[in-house]
Amino acid sequence: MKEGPDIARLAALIGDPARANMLSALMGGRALTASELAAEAGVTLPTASSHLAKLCEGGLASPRRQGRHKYFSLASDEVARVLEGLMGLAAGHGHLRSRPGPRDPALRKARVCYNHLAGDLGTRMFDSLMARGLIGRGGDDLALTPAGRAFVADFGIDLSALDAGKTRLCRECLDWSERRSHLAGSLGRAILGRIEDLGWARRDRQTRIVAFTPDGETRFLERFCPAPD
Amino acid sequence: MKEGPDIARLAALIGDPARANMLSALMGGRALTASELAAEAGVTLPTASSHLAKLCEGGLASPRRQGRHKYFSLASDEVARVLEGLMGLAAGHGHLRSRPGPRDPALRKARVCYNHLAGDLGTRMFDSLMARGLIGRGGDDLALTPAGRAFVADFGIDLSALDAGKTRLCRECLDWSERRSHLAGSLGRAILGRIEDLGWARRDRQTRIVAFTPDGETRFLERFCPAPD
DNA sequence: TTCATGGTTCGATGGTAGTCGAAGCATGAG
DNA sequence: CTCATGCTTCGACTACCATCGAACCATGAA
Repeated sequence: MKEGPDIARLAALIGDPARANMLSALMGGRALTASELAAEAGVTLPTASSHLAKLCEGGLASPRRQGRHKYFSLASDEVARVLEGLMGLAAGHGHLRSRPGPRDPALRKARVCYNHLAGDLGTRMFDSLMARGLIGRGGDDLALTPAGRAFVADFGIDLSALDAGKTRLCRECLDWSERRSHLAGSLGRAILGRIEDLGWARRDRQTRIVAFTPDGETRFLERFCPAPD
Repeated sequence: MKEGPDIARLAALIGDPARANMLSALMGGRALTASELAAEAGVTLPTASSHLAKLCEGGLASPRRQGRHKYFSLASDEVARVLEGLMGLAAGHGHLRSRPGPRDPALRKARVCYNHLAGDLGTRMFDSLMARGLIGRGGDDLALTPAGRAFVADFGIDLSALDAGKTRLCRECLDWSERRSHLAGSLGRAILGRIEDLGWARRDRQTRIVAFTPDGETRFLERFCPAPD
């Protein structure tokens, strides 16, 4: 009865509609101000402020002052992963908040999951990296193989900077639309960043959609999901 | 603002202390009656009944009548996985419900995660199966290799019966204490069942602890986690 | 049939927490 | 300095929902 961690606190924190909306918005990956989050949640500033304090207190979000603005973002990749899991369950049981509109296919194709690529393209990339032996399951967790390190460096990512960070290099995250894993961790973040820098795609400001240019998508597929034959 | 699935409903469902206690109890894997769950949650029968109706309605639990008893269990492996994820977050943020008591080490060593083995032994088994190439990541998901099929059959598990089922054979589930994957899916279930049948271990009735006999643990390690050298 | 047990439904109660307006602080701009 | 903006705090209101006792229903036993 009272063994294990306290789920109820956490779930209740996520369980309020206003807070859930804020967290969903933060799944977009960019830090948002209190006012923006208030609008996002459909609530006035005072209530939003109260909610945000609770989210930070509860370890789900973290604040950052900048000038006279206060920016909020998700506290960690793990938070994003749990939220993605919840979305999967909710979607599976047919509890979509909005009818699947025109944005839905785009969301399923490629979207940002906190700070890394998710959706069809994200899972395909993960599978291909696995199949080609560029990442693999080491003793304890997901790891970049030597071949993988070369591949990533060749893509223009500075691995030494990533290695220094304290977040894990490779993590897997369960995709709510595909029901399969995609790549998270600092490497996942870096890859998405590089994709944007190269102009292959850009994040939509309002939604979680990652919009690839036709050319960008071709190049992405060539590099990350080549035909296995 | 209103894209994606409705997290709030689900999280609120889990967020009530009484319901969370019930779900935690059901993580033990065995089906429990309404009365038992009421006791588990520290609440009277009428309230428990109301909660259970909501859990079923929300797709988290599923009922089964048997005689004049009504048994409840978790609705799916996915539910268990999400709960495990929540526990990980809660534990990570230091929100343990009870101070880590004497049962805690035992829980971390080996426990049941809905219907399969979790904890230190569970993750070690998973890693070893991976390292030996008995399971591997196919195109889409985790799969049993030919060598793996032979290995599992040799352990005394009837694969044809499992293949017929509609739940996936291999799934991975993130372990809240180890922060790594362990094996879920119908195979994970079958392996734990076989371990009990062989008398290597038995589940504690009250907690989620899986208690191995000294001899059983030795045999388990020999078969599932042999030294890599 | 009658009794007992397990579960549900109902109505009333109470506490908790989300909500907002208004006032209070900061910080930055002019 | 003075004003404006962004956020927080306060107090009061409200609504929801968890909770329980009591009555009710169904199943199984005697």
